[in-house]
Amino acid sequence: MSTAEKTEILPAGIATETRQAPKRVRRSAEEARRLILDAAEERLATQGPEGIRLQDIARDVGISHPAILHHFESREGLVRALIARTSAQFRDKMLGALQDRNGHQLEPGELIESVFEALSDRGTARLLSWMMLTDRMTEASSSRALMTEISSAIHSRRVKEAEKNRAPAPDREDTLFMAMLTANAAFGDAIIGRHLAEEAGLGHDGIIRFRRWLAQLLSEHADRHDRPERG
Amino acid sequence: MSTAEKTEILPAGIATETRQAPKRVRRSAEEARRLILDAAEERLATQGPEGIRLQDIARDVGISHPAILHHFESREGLVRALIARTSAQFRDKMLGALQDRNGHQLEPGELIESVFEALSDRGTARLLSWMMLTDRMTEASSSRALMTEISSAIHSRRVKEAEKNRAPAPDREDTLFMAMLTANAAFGDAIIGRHLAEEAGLGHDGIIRFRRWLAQLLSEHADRHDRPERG
DNA sequence: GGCGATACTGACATGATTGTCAATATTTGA
DNA sequence: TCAAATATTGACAATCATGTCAGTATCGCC
Repeated sequence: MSTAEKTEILPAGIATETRQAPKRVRRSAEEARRLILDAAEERLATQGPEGIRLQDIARDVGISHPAILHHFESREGLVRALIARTSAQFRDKMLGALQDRNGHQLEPGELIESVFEALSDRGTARLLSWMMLTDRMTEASSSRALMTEISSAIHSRRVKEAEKNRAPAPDREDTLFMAMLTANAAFGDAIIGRHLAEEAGLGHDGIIRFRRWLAQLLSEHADRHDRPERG
Repeated sequence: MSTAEKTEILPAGIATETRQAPKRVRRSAEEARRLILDAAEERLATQGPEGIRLQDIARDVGISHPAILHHFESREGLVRALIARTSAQFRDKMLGALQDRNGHQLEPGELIESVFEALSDRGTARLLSWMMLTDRMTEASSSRALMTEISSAIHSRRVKEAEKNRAPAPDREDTLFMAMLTANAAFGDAIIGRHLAEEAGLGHDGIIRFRRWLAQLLSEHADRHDRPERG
């Protein structure tokens, strides 16, 4: 498998004695870093934390492992960079979901969907879990106050909705709890959700139904407070 | 600390010829296994997956690392045994929660509380997460169908309640989703809950309030279906 | 074309960790 | 009291992963 690459490279220099074999690829530092992080992320997603080995990742990218050290100083540096990148991506996705393109806001259902989506997508949840398991979360300040931020945004919508319906202003903590529940559930879903669903005989569409069900549960909960029976 | 023992052992054979030093402790195989698993669990809980190193665990227990190999064959064997034990404990706790002592059933709120409790307790959630992250879950068949089992138990209660109130029988999937939501949320809570709560400025009692809030959300949801408004 | 900067490599050093083995101590039972 | 079984150990072997280094190839720039 991996030797196949070598046997492809070698014949290039054989033909005569024209050894233009050392066709070494040289990328920009930025692109090299990107490729390495991609490979590391993939390994992490498919094989778990133990899958992040310099030699393996180097092989995936098609470089030697010291090249990785060159770009990231150490394995720990690579891990930190991976965490930083993934956290930032996640943060962007979440904040982007609050104000979707055209600036118009997403429906609650879509919002919940995008939280689940962002976490189940690729190895995001796996990476974040691993961060927690190895106590690396403190470093990743990029996600700091993300929860508060989102919760506030949702809350202001609820307040507006309640005003419109002449309902008493919703409790701030109630909104926070809704957000926490969504986050916790999406997180748990990303890690054990598929397993639980499988065990319960639920297929892929069952999982989708579950998300919709949750979205509705929360929507109704909010409506009950912010749109008390009228008309 | 640990070197102190060595300095006591070494001179023993030298001093004169009274070498009663080799006071080797010999446990029953069962107890030795238990102690080793305890230490491994502790390491996993505090330091994450990478904390499970034979040498360290051996030091914790006060034995040499080959003793661990003797009892578990290999490191992988130790990991498997740890997973098996923790899964079994978890399963017992869950099934026990359904039918508490005296055989009388727990309230929904207590039930949810015990799910969260079982997962946040010690390193259970950490271990289960790690199982998922490293794809070791398939082996642990001890938790197979646990979800289905619990969901069924809850569902039969709901059916009874609905009959009593002449309400239409609840949807089986609705109950399953309630159980899944609880499981996912408890799982997520165990891993990122504390972090999220902290970030949002919530203290320990805030976390407790969150659990109560969730219990109520689900209770009300069930009631709305199984106890439709009646005099 | 030449030159400096730097992405990249192969070979090696280092350290850590799992696993093996022969020997030893302790328990159990006859 | 002796012997078999086995829990335990120290020393060693083997593997493997990270990290170092000196040198090489390639790019951008003058």
